[in-house]
Amino acid sequence: MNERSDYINMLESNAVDPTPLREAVLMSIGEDSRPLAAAEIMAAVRSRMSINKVTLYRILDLLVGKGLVKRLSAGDRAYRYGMAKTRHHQAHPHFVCSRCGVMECLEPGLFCIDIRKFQTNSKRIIKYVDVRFEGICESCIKAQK
Amino acid sequence: MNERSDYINMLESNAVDPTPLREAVLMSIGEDSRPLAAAEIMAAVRSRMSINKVTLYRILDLLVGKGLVKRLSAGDRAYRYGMAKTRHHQAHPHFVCSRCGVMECLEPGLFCIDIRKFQTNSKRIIKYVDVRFEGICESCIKAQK
DNA sequence: CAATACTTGCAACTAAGTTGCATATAGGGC
DNA sequence: GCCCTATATGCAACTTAGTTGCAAGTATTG
Ligand SMILES: [Zn+2]
Ligand SMILES: [Zn+2]
Ligand SMILES: [Zn+2]
Ligand SMILES: [Zn+2]
Repeated sequence: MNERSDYINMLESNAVDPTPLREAVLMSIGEDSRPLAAAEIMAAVRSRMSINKVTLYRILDLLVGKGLVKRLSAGDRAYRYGMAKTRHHQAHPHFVCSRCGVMECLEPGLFCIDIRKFQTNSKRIIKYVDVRFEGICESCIKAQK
Repeated sequence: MNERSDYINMLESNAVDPTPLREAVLMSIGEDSRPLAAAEIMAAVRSRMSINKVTLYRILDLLVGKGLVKRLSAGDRAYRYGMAKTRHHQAHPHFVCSRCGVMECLEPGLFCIDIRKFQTNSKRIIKYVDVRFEGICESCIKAQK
């Protein structure tokens, strides 16, 4: 998908010192089509170099804080991390498999939120909306046959 | 909202032996307008009687399994529990305050999901859709003024 | 009443993430 | 280069939310 230098560039243009571990973490997230759990990112990084789990969590916090990465809720107790700035820059809903826990990105424009209706009769401040489809993923359907 | 006997009835009509603890747990969930975290339910029950946390989690599992209670994801690492069978029986989106973590129920019909569009170009099986609004709740807005 | 099933409690465990503090590494000033 | 400081990483211990195993209490039934 991207070159190593692209990730270094993303880090630098967000005022993040591009250390090898940060680069590896961002690349692991960026090279996967799905948002990944911390444990999956750890495994991906560890296939190439050594990293401590605290360092990983701190890098994830940093990347989320800088807006490079999005922290997503999968409905279970582990967060998923995905690239924040996609080609189209559009928010999109996600799918989570309730059997294997994998999260997948869905096309944007799958749903419409009548945010005006909501805003008029509410004293809350809405920052964003999270739409999550839950069910069985393709590979789990195949596996059970 | 409801009488004690109503909760006993709900338990019995779902083939659940209405022990005092189960009744207290279901009542704590039913008497609050918001879905509650396990710790909040524990506090509510403990204001009237003694309960062990394992027992609470097992009762919650039981009630969720019987379809009396819904386990909801708040985007953080703790589940929320709300009554499954409301007066109108309709699915509805939820709001979660990113400052204090409170979850609130919103009116149904606030959004529309084009589920057909989704189903046609997907080999996944969709069980349900979860819509979560995130932002700042009314009492947190007041508190900061 | 004995045998059995169901319910609850206690301790220990787990998964995912966090905190405190020590060490390592990278730049600057001289 | 050497010293000083800042940033980055690692390790151990801790936390939160929930789970498991097993023992003890309670109810039910023949
Ligand atoms: Zn799956
Ligand atoms: Zn996505
Ligand atoms: Zn709030
Ligand atoms: Zn609700």
